[in-house]
Amino acid sequence: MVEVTLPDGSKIEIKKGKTVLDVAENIGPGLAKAAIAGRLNDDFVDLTCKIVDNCNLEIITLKSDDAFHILNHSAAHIMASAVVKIFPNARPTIGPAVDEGFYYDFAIDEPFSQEDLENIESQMKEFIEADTPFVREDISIKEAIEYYKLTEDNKFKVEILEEIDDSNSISFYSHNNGDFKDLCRGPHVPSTKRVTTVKLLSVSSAFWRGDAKRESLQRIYGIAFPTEKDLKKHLRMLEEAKKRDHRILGPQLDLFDTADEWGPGMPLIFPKGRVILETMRNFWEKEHKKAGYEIVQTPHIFKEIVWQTSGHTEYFIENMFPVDLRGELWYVKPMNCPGHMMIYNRRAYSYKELPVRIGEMGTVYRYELSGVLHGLFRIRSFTQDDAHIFMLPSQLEDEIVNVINMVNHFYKTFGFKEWEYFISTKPAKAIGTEEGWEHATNALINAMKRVDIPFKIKKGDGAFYGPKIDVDVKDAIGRKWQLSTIQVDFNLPERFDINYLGEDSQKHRPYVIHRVIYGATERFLAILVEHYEGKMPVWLSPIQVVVIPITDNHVNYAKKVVEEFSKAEIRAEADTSGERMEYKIRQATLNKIPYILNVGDKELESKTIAVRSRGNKVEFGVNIPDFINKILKEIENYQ
RNA sequence: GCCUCAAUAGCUCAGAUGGAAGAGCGGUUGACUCGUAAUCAACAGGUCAGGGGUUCAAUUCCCCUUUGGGGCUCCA
Repeated sequence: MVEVTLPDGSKIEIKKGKTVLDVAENIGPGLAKAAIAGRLNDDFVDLTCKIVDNCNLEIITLKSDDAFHILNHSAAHIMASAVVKIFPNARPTIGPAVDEGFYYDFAIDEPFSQEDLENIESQMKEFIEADTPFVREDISIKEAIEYYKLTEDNKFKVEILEEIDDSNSISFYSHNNGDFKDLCRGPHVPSTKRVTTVKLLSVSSAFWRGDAKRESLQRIYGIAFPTEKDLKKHLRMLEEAKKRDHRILGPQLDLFDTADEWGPGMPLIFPKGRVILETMRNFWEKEHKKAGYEIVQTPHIFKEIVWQTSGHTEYFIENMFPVDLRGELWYVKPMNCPGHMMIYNRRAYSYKELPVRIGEMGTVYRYELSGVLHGLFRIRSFTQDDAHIFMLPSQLEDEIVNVINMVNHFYKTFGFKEWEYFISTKPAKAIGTEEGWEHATNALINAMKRVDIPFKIKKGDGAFYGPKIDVDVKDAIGRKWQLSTIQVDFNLPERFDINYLGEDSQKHRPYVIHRVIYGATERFLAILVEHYEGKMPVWLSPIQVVVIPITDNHVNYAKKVVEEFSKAEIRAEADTSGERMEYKIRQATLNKIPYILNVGDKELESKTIAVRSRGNKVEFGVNIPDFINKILKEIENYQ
């Protein structure tokens, strides 16, 4: 007999050699029916997996968080079987489950068309309906290689197999009663019908092993869900994302437009977009001055020598814009750090003066590969809300705590509800001492603990020059954006010979962190547009109030009303064009202006306004000073 | 950069087996002066991305360039 510990801590005894499914049945027939896999200690296993030792076991049903991954992996296999059936010359390569579903890469001469996708999808549905079991089979690597060489003529699988050296045997999974089998670690759902619903989403190409020098493959993306309802929800989310696309909304709301013939990756920000950026900037400066930062400004280009000192010519040159100044080489800045280092170095600092915090909204230029450019999300000219903090090693933890508090304050103010912290530790290739890394990494961890915020560790994911904290922010429809990063830097202080004078009147090296909160302000703006679907809160709205006269007789009164609002520094405009009133209301609504005010005879007489707020609620006879105060209060509260 | 799909009016798009370029919205002008999400009419707008080729004839077919969309190892 062996002892099985369940997630709730309870233990049951079963006969050695019984399967995961047996345990589920033991607990209850309902659970056995719902089960699709198990987690044995830390590993995911099939229901047919035999239990031979005392262990922890969790039964995974379609409702479990981990089910999505397993389900999608099985769906990838079913897709591969459908593709091979329809295109016998297609060679499956790899097909993992990913966060957004699954994909499978095929080597095939002709690319898949939209019509092919539909055919593949209906073939998959047939296979799912047939409800054949997934069967696991362990064979030796040698045998597997023979199989792929002789039976399937698939050099890709052979290549994968030849790289596996940690075990002698390997597992295959087959379904369709053995018609299709594929090299796979598993686990899989017990039978095809458990993959309730699938949808193929797109087809694209990808390189074998992501290497541009290797074969080009055709990749099909799809997604599987436990229920029809979940799929519908997901498709709605995709629709929703499309509606919020800042590349559409930006030009539509006259905020900005992305690159075209004037230079890919070089966005033009229009007056209204600029108002939002300015509001972001004002908030930023106010908060940073409060937090003891000194605001600076550094040039857009420096001579080559600066970038040699910083190491950029060595490590970053591919991404930099060179400037040939009649034979002398300059570079446009891809980062603000060197300028800030030089500003620190303008004089000697005493240990008593640290920390020194230097901040700048600095516009940088990076030559990104043309293929990665994407709206305002990935551009070649963008503004970082950059800051560098120079401090004693003992101050690191406090400073990190300060930055984290500021990050939280910012995201809350801009209307986000959830964000997550990640700490990245020392990578394989790194500079700096072991003690330095340990001290800095611990400071990051302790800081997170002090603010009492949960965080995850990304092992070995730090930059070569120091550990870091990243923050992922979730938007209104659940998409995640990496915004803030807080990085310790052991590199630049060395390169720029950054010092402070210690109590012993000797020179010492300070710790330096760089950090951004918005990240790139243009990207943050685009995220705000998608987050709010263009409906900016009042304090961020480029136009906060539009006044619409009922007839031409009310134009003067409309102008006077606008004046009242302008005096209170509320962004107001009157629409005095010759259009009909209804038309103007429609335009203002489509422009997502928070408050639309109508003025006619009634209002003129009583010195009031009719207020239409978002959601088409109209209130008549509103007193103007009262309404101004209401808006001012909203702006003050960042609403 | 590489793979793939695409490029027609300011915007969204239609179009013809290769034979005189279309709609809606937007713009301008005129009329309407209106009470809460589109008043009516007229007019202007295009080297069909650019270059080359095939053809009696190319926006349409082929090649190149430019630009844009999607994608480019979250491990069998």
